Amino acid sequence: MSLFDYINRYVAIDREEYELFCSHLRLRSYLPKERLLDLGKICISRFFITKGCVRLYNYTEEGKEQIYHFAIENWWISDYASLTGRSPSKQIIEAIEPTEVLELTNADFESLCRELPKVERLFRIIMEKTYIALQNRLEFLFNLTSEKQYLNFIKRNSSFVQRVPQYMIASYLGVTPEFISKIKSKNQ
Amino acid sequence: MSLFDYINRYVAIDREEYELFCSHLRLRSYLPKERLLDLGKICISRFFITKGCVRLYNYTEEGKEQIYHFAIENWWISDYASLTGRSPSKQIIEAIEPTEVLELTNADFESLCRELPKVERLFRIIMEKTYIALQNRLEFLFNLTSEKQYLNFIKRNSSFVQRVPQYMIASYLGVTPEFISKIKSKNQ
DNA sequence: CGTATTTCTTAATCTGGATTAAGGAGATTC
DNA sequence: GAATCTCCTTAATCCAGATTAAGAAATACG
Repeated sequence: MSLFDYINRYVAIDREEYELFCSHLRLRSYLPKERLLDLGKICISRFFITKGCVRLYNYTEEGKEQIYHFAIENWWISDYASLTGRSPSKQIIEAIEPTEVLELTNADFESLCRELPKVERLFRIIMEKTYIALQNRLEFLFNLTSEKQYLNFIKRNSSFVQRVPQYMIASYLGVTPEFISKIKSKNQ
Repeated sequence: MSLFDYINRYVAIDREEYELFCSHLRLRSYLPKERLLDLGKICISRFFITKGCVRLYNYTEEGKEQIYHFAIENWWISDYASLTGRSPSKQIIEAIEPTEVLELTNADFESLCRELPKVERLFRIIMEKTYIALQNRLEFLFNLTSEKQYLNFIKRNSSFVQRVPQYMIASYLGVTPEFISKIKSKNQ
């Protein structure tokens, strides 16, 4: 699916408006472990993944990585706290695979909203979708045991699970890699 | 703070635009335990709390209440999954105190967006704020022990904590009331 | 009032998942 | 093809917080 199709799922835009939209985007490429956003930097952009996979994470007090989100093709990712508060990011956004993104800086976002008001609507809808995904995550956290969360996660994301190391899935689910091993051997 | 002031924190509106905004709202009152949204009903509104306090919760498989959100004065609350998906709600929104809200139905929201395009911007910003609050919640869940989460919660919400029973705080934090008692006696 | 309902506390016991420690196995690199 | 990473597994032990079971306090209410 192209970005054009993606946008049209939420608001109707024609080719001309799409050209305008794209004129504010900048294509960027990252190798695995390269960072779209570094710890302590102010996040000034929203990133749309066109190819590859990234993770958003930080380090706990004990120095362990804690992954909050993955993003793959056709997802937006940003540190919204840093972006909207113009504050130093407490998170890192980092490529897992060779990744291509379309970067929309906040300055471009604001002028785009002025030139094409339906962009405001587009991002209102995207934020709602993003919020709902996070709310669902919270429901799993509170309602399911870690084992059920894991089994559910691999069932619903079987193709994605192939793409990232198991210890990252463990971090995302808030469990240890050892515990994932335990579950796997238990379920034959 | 009035709704007029609340809106002006995010987008500049004049008195005339505010009148238009308000013409789409409907004032509603609820007694404690009355429901703004019932389980299985399709959520068609966003609610702005002007007075009182509500909770959004569901029942776990074991039949226990799991609270996901509280909302007090000057917060919006809705079941966004049900609202945007026009699907039966898996949640309940219920008054804890005698509560007054301004109800904005989805139909009114849509016409309001057409009449006053900056409403789209307003809700885009509100959704970002709402998302950031939830992301912060997730960070606490993954980074802090239950004890630290509780101590942090009562420190940052000391006035709110007076307003709701302790077992609801326990549910919101995902712990048992017994465990809260334990923490309280431990911290003299 | 007194009775009932709701909320909170204490304490013993139990358990899901962490921690620790060791080793194995597949890639990469030289 | 040996050395070095990176990732995964197994198993013993441990612990934060749940569960269970009683009561004790508040609060509401006829």
